[in-house]
Amino acid sequence: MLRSALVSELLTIGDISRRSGVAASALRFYEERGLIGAQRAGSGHRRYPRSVLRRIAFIVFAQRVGLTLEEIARELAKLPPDRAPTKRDWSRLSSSWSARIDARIAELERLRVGLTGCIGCGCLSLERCRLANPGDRASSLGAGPRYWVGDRPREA
Amino acid sequence: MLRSALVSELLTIGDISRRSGVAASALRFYEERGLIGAQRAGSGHRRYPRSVLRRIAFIVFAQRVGLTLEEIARELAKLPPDRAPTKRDWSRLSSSWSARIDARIAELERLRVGLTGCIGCGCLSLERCRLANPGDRASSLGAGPRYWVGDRPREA
DNA sequence: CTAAAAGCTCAAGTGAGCTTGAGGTCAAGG
DNA sequence: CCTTGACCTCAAGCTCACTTGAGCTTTTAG
Repeated sequence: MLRSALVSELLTIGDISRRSGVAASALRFYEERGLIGAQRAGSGHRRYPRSVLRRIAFIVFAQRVGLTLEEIARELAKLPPDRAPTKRDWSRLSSSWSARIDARIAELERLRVGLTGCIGCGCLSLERCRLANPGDRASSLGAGPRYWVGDRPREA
Repeated sequence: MLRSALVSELLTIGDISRRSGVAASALRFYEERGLIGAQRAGSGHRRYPRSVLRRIAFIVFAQRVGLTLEEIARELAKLPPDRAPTKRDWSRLSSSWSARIDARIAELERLRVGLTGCIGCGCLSLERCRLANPGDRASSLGAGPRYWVGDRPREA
């Protein structure tokens, strides 16, 4: 506590892990994938500025929204590299989530309507009854055969 | 067309694949996992009754709702083994989805509210700001570190 | 009758997102 | 000073939901 807080404002990977709830191994993995960065102490140990916590928050929330790590990395790359991101910077990034969230909510509502109606009654002629998600082919929520629910087979 | 339709009402794996949009390899996989069954022709080829299509529909929709194949298998095991499932049987199964769907929609709405507000402003003190999904620890939607968003680390 | 299409099994591979383990270094408390 | 815990790298392993490929048999259209 005293240590990290006083010595130069930098946090260890353990500190970050405890404060974020994200495992140290995951943090190293995110670094490898370019989602977060780290300074190094002379010893080679990672040192993080406090601001990385906000970045990690973004990552975790974006995952809940349904973005892959690659997509999240692309989003994070849009942040200004020279200065600390402002509230507006973060807002701009996450504004694109809204559409995705809306689409996903709409799908879930279609599913709820469809499940008793459509599966129960036998009208489920599978080519026609596309309850789910006709547009959002990158939604990436829920694995499984996606062709049926709106996606096209890749390369075909 | 003539073939399958007239010869005993049974469909081949190719028929089922085309009608459901689920790849034959996936159908074999589902069989291996006990989600669907198949009769066999003398040759060893799979033969499906039409009713399997409804079962497959259930599987695909359940996946979109966020259930794993194992959970889906457990659900399907609740269907009566002796007779063809009725509309009511299907409804009973999928009624449990509603709670899940509601929880997920609620989470997505919290996320939408939270993303600009919480990430942007810096209030995101990660232990306290649990926007996401406080109850539904089995939600299994979206990968990633789930402790932060409500799940506990396993065995701890 | 024959060639092509469709099916079969079984083993191995894929990709996303991490975790675990081996083998070693570094730092902080007693 | 020394032990203990935190950290390091790198490679391998894991889960989920499938797909792919090899090698072989069966079915069907011409």
